[in-house]
Amino acid sequence: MKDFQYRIIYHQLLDDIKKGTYSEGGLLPSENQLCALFDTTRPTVRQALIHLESEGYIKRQQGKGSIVQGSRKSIGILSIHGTTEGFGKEAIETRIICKPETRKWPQPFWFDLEDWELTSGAIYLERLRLVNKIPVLFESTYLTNVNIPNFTRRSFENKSLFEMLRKHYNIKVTGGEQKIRAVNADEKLQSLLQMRGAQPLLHLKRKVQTSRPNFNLYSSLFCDTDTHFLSGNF
Amino acid sequence: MKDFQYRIIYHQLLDDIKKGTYSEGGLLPSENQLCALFDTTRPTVRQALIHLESEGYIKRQQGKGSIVQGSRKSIGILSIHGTTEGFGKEAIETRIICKPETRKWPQPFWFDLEDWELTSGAIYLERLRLVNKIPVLFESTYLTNVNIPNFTRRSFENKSLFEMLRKHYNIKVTGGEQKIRAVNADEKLQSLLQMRGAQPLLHLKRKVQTSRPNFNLYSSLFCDTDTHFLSGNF
DNA sequence: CATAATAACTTGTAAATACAAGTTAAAAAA
DNA sequence: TTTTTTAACTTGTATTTACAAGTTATTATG
Repeated sequence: MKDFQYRIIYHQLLDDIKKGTYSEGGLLPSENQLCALFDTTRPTVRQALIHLESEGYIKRQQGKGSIVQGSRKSIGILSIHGTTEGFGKEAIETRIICKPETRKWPQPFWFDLEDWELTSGAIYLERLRLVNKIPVLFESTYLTNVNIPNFTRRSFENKSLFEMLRKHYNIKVTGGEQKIRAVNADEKLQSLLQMRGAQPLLHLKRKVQTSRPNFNLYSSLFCDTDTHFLSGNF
Repeated sequence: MKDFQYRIIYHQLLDDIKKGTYSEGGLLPSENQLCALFDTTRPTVRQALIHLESEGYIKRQQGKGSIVQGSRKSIGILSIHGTTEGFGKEAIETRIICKPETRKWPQPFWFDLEDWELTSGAIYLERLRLVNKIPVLFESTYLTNVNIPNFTRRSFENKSLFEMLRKHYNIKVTGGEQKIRAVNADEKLQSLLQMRGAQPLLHLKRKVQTSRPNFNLYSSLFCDTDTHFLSGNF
């Protein structure tokens, strides 16, 4: 995988923001300064900045500059990143409820499936996300079962699924769509999320497309928004 | 307001998609063809296409083209558009529950307010959105009370608030953020949304920034996701 | 001192060009 | 006929340049 220049700049700036090199509310170096720093031109720098803005890390203002927005305290699940990326410096933990196993696609499925997806079958797994030891999010995921060797044997406790796919299989997330509803928790969810009583839950159905053709990823997420909430920028 | 070239191309293509000129699942003209059509260059055309993709109207694929995604059937509230824009050709109706009136900002407020916002005061209004005669969404909105003459006297029954601001005051939406939770409906909401029993509701708190400095817009939305759902692309 | 004009920044939009990389269909070879 | 190669598309990334427009601090002016 060749990493493009604007991706390098994006990641460098993102790291610096997360490390606190650029203070919250402060300004990033101007586009021209960044051009000098990274030895490139404005369109390339801007591509990285637009990316950062679309994910809420900075806010660009004409005539002023790029204002650092500080990392979110909420679950930034509306962006392209994996769930883990949405959290700031809070202690986040991932617990595998159901290890990856081959399964047939449930019928009917939340999204329309292509023929090759149905014939390939699926890999299924369940994970529980905890923030500061408190369970917040339950995620069940279906992956198309095509040519991902050793996947079911890999352990990714405390690891991002997306990061693992990128690192070991060079599969990048290119986009997706999601449907959001409010639902009541059933008994299994109440138990998993350690809920006191029947609070409502957020239910997200996501379809995630990847850089590998014919390899999609489907997730059903239940989120307890009692202490946390979902956030997004637009 | 000068309309930029990429905005013109964006709107033209969007209109064509909504009108059905380009069929769902089909391809848009290639970038080079669009360059010829609009007498411009690829970067400009691409800016319009990137915009369309980020809002889910098309899906670009390297080597293939821009695939028309067809208008969403759900409430595309996660995008930058107003609520009304998310619906397709369904019959959507807006009912004013509380006419625009000057108010003080409630304390504490959902988002951090600037000093000038607090001193200016707010304009408050309540609207109910119905899809096919069924109430789906209740929205209460606070606007900063600065220099928008005759606003409280305007009626915008069946009109988008965003569109009205753009048309009469040349105020465009530039971005925003939102927080999403699942909540239980209180009695007022149950009555307004004609709910049978205590179904959970989606609760969105939005901050919308505009092209006019010092003029923000805050909305609290409750959505019955029993028959509809929120959708977003990323 | 207070105010207004200006200059020096910043980001926003646009053009023209080039090459890389993915997709598809036609052409060539088996 | 079937398979492979090739050519002609498509979008993705990158460079360079230019000017427009918003912001801010300095400078000149009253």
